[in-house]
Amino acid sequence: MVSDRALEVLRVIVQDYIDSKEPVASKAIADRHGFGVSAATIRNDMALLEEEELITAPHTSAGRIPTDKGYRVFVDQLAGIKPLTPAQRRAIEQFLSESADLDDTLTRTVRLLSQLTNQVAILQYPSLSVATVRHVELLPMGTHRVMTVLITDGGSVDQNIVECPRELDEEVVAELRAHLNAQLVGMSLAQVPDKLSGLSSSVSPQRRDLMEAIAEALRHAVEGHRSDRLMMAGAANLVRGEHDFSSSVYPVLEAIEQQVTRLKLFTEMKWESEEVQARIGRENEGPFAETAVLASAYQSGSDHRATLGVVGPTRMDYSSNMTAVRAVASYLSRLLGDQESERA
Amino acid sequence: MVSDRALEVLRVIVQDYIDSKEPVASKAIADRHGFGVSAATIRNDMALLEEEELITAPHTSAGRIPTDKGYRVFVDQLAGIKPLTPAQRRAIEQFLSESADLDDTLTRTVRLLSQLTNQVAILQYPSLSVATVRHVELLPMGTHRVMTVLITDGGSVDQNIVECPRELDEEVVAELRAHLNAQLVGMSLAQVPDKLSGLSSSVSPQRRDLMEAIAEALRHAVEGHRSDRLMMAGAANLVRGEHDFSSSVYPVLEAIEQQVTRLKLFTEMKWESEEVQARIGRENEGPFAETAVLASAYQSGSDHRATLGVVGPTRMDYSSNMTAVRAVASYLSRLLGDQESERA
DNA sequence: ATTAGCAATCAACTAGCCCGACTGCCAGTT
DNA sequence: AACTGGCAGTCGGGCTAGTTGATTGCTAAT
Repeated sequence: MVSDRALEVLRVIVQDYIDSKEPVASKAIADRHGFGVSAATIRNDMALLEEEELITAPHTSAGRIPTDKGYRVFVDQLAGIKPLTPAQRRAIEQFLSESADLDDTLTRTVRLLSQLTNQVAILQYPSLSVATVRHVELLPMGTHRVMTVLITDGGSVDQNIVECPRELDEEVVAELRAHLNAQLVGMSLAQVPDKLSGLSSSVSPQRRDLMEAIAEALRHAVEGHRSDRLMMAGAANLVRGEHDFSSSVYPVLEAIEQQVTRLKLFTEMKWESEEVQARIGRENEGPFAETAVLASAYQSGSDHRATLGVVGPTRMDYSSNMTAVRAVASYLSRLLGDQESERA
Repeated sequence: MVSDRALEVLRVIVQDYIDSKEPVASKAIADRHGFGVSAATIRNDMALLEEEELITAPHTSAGRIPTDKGYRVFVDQLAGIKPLTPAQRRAIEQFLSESADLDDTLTRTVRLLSQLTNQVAILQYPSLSVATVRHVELLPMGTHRVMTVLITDGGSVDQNIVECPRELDEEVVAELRAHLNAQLVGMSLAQVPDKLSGLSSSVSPQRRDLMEAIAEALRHAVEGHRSDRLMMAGAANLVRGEHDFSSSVYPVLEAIEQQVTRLKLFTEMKWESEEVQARIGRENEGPFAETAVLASAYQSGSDHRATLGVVGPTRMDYSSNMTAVRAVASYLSRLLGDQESERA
């Protein structure tokens, strides 16, 4: 059984290792932290911790470093909460308050997060399948094309260009526009494809082909919404200093860029709580097995949530990074929630 | 004066160095390439080249590596054109043909370029200040907000949410919408801000404050267009292998992400020609002084051009990368040009 | 103009050595 | 039973010296 003091020892090992990158020795612990016991006693505790596989020695006559399991215990039981510094708080508020549209907000958010944590930040686009249709616009372009614009209440917009089988006139377009808006506005995006299928039969036969083409474009727009892309910022942080880690970095960056990631990385976390989730080392799959992932859900719409977080070396400052992730997630939720509610 | 053979020697030095990363020795040249002269002769030529500062020796008893100036000569005079492989050609066509809207096209393009070259690819958003206004839409959202949507003929759309000073009714909105469209449609984005200034005085005084708020939002949208952002792909490539280079990589990645870049990196190149421009080593500013930048303009609209290219170590495969950059730029031009012309 | 040959240079590698940082353990102390 | 001091053992890392091998520069001969 690990004593309380042993856990304290684990804490200081994690903390010291995080900012020194050096294995932590018993003497250093006894000296620098006021344990009131001798190095030998610390050593005994360390022997215990090692037995529990919470720490390990890289070689015989060296200090100890935490194992994945050790970090886990640290995160679950020992990590205190570091409140944000006022400067950070200000940065968050300022950074996000200036944003214009949804895309801009997200871009700023992910950059902000990477700056606060000095890690690679990842943000999952809100899956907008629960967003609702605010407006559909049809704009003739020349005589054989029409641009469809789908506007959702989340403030995002998609457009497509449709080839028209026949010559257009404004009257027909206006009629279809009215028809589409009557049918689709207020509907959740998830329902749109189904509704569209029924729609083409409700117009007069000679317009059916056009209607069908437009419906196809709209389906495409909805589809684009559903697939939750990732955005990333702070890739530079992966390379900073730490040359040991940066050698294993290539596959990580690659994976993020290729977005192979999206399923595995966030999905498997349980999002019941508001809390920040951590996955450390081997708890992650594939190339991320040497990294730690901190993630939190954010409220991306009235009843839907998406994920944001950071990826970094297992030796990272969990306390402040988890605080940062949580803070950013909650600010973003509020920001999006505000828009949501004020719009209602 | 450098003899023809000396230039040949420079060529093989560049080529060998590019794929071996090792300084190239006189003996290796004499052996592997059929020069028909002895190593000693090659050495004499190398002495010449060194005098001209086209190559340099990292230390006394080592082979030679090209200097920036050497690469320059190689690029300008010696680099043959490597045609694309059929596989690459196919990749380009397939990759780009599938794209849906403008944003998607650009994303795909920049990724494609990074994959073809194995370098970091950068693409400047088309500066749409020469695009024209296709349509302005106003959508009431609740009683005190209205969403403005600005649609350009380039197929891009921006929206903003405007706080209304007073209660809205649909009639007023409809009137303003008609007014705005009458005034703005067909106008180039560059002209819009000026036009907007005059506009608020042309509506009845009790609507002026609302009009002003909307005008502000539209200015903002135009502004967002003007500032040509950058997109990047393939950051992972900067880290791949080459540990000497990757230490100088942090500031480069950082600069790209912060987009400090945009002015310096591309702007100063001369875009009279269709050709790919190269800037090698010290020819670049700041953190890019140890990199090579290959860039080419692409036609982003009927009479406007933007830039795309790659950033990598000076020791890169100029022949194939320049080919790739040119090919991608020209495919993209064609793609955008097609849309343009078909829309007219 | 080219070549062969030779001396000179120097990074990279190896081996050996010592130092010092730790740990592990044990016997003694509180 | 918990703690401590002390001491032996281990091992990485840094230092030095010596060796090797690659490569050039130069010179004299062809």
